[in-house]
Amino acid sequence: MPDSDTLPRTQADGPIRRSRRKDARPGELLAAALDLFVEKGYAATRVEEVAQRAGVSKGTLFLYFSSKEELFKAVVRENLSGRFAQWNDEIERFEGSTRDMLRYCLFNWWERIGSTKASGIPKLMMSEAHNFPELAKFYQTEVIQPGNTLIERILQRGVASAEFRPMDITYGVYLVLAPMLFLAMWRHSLGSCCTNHQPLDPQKYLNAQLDMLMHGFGAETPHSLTSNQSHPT
Amino acid sequence: MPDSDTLPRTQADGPIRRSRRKDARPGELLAAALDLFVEKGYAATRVEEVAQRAGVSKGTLFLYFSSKEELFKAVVRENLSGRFAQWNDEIERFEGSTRDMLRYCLFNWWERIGSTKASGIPKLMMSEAHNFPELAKFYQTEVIQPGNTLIERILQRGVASAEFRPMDITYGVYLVLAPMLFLAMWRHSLGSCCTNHQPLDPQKYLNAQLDMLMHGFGAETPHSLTSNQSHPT
DNA sequence: TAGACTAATAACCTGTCAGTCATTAACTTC
DNA sequence: GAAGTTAATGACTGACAGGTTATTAGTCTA
Repeated sequence: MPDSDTLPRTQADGPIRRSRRKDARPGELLAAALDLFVEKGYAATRVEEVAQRAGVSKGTLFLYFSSKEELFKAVVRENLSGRFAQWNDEIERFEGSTRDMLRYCLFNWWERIGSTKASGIPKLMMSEAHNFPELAKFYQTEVIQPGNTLIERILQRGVASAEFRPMDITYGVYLVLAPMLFLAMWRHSLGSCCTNHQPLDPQKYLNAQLDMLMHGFGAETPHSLTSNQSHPT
Repeated sequence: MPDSDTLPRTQADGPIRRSRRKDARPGELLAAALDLFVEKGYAATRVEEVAQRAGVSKGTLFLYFSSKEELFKAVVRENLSGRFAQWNDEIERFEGSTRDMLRYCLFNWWERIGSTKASGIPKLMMSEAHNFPELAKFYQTEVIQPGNTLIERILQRGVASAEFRPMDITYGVYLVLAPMLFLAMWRHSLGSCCTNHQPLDPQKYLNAQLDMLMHGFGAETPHSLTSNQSHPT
């Protein structure tokens, strides 16, 4: 890769200088696209705005991505589906109680996804799946299924080691998933625009939810729903 | 009020018969709008389509609602905010344990909102709040705040009667809210389009979540996360 | 420095949609 | 049944957005 990250043009240098940086473009376009898709949703994002933010013209964007849809898929691959290999690995190698594994998983998700722009993608998909069935199908197979499998594996491990009482794994997955997705959604929608209520501390929220899960799954733990200490990630 | 609910026109009777039914229109338009907003979201719904489904022309719609935004607000008032008076009343009058109250509340929500088209509105607001701050503010004060207050009251009752252990009520509310909103969102998005996974039985889901809450809040109950019996509403 | 190659552009095309308004026609009243 | 009232219409406007293409201009080689 050549050192093509020179100045991204748009300087005040009289005549419009257009630069040729073939291999820096895709990354810059993906970054701009992630920003805007997360900020405004898929349908409401204009490709021209993405191009502008990446410092190129609309035509250039279509030089690298054949359509808005392909651009979006690339964003999903870069930020979500491409990472499952590593996550599965980490779970595989994890040593310790399943209780700790679940805690680790939740707070890790928060650090790497939940608290970042990437958490806007699940929100966006939940929002617009119905209007873009093609994207929904893509997301289903590239993100949802691997994600579910990962959670299933954790729960099964817990049941196998008798840390968790027997359960219907299918609905167990939802018990874990719902609080996470809710947090992601909330941060990117109502939680962020009308701030007349206190802003929902993610650490406290996750601790409360985790405490709930530990109780519900049957792992005995001194309950701490009352306490306000935030959990050290 | 004249008996204006005659035939809703668009019959195969040669010349276009246009009927004058001033006081039936608003209701029909609101019903059509609910359908379409829920189905496609706010931004993606075209007012002309709403008018068409209600059997009138676009111009007529603007005769009754000054803008798309006002139309939407009217839909929210009719289907959500207008009902809190009754709900608060029911909670007020409720006799029995808070545990039962919470169960009653969840399953009742499912029957009257969750399982109906109305559950598409929260989904829609979560999705588009960011792009329509005016609507977000409206929804916040008309729906979210009353809803939160209602849940708070239940939890406070439980803590007061020592059925529930002491807790941070603010985050307790989210513990109840998250599973409900997740279910609503799921039904109207990914759960409904790509059905390559089994379709999530709402009864089972709610039972699992409720069981979880009972454990977490400290109300002792024989756990039933394993069982598959559906709860009699 | 001349010519070739191609990254980048901007004008253009096509389609869409919220909101308006002059016209039409259904009902009411006298 | 004629005149007046108003509910209803649909053609029109202006703005916008996804995608295309002829043209422009950086960069590399000889």
